[in-house]
Amino acid sequence: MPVNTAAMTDPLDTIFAALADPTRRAILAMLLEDDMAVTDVAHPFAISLAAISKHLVLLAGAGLIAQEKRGRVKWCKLEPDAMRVATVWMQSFGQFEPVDLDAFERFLALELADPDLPHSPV
Amino acid sequence: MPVNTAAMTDPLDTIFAALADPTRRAILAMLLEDDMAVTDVAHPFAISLAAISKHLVLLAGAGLIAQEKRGRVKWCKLEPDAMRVATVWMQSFGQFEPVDLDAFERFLALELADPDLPHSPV
DNA sequence: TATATATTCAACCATCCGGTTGACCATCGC
DNA sequence: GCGATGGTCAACCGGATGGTTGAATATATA
Repeated sequence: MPVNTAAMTDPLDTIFAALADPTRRAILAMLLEDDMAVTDVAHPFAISLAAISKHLVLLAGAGLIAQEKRGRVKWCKLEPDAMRVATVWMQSFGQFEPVDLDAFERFLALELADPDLPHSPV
Repeated sequence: MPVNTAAMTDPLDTIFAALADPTRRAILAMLLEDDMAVTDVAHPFAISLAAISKHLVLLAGAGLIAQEKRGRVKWCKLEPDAMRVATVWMQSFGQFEPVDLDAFERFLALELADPDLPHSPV
């Protein structure tokens, strides 16, 4: 059982916090279509490039995107694993019948440890 | 009554923001087991009752729980529809398979059969 | 009626968040 | 090398968030 000590923050904290902002959700939707450079991500929005850059850092911190710098251009691509973790957590609430949460946690641990799944260390 | 003004915030904003706090997620997990009064919700936590009350107001605002006052006791129950909205949004990304609840079922069955045995990845 | 219980309200505090602006690297093309 | 381009950094601002405490309100119970 992953006992959450006070020191470490649950990944779900940062994932859900990242998803709570409409700009960031819009960015994710854009990256769904294609990988993009930071400037291109910023283009449709009416806020500064610096603001977008911060949003992207936050998204990367949550593991929702990955950023790779090639030359002077930083490319952003969707990283669906983190979102998938959140989906799994949420779906345990989808049914009205009580769920064995301990078993669900063990199941999750197993799933996340599965080497077949694409997984990036955060 | 949900007047759709331009200033109105996306429901996903409040839903994800509500889910971003570990205390609130823990509360939701508790309510998954059973409906509870505010005081009982507060009991396992080390923070004040007023703080819990505010968390519950926020959860209700996001539509994640419903609160009904009977006598002097306010009962809280899970309202899974809001969470489903969020799940649907995430799955509209479609880059990952929806959560394999069937796999979870098999996991549970396996665990019931051999409660002490570690499971090998399928 | 008096008292205890359940919950919220109000004011306050520290911190975080989303945004700005201007300065600051790094890299590309010429 | 030089200027333009891509992106971050740092300081700042206003507002939201999560917490506290103490008073207030409403309902049970003795």
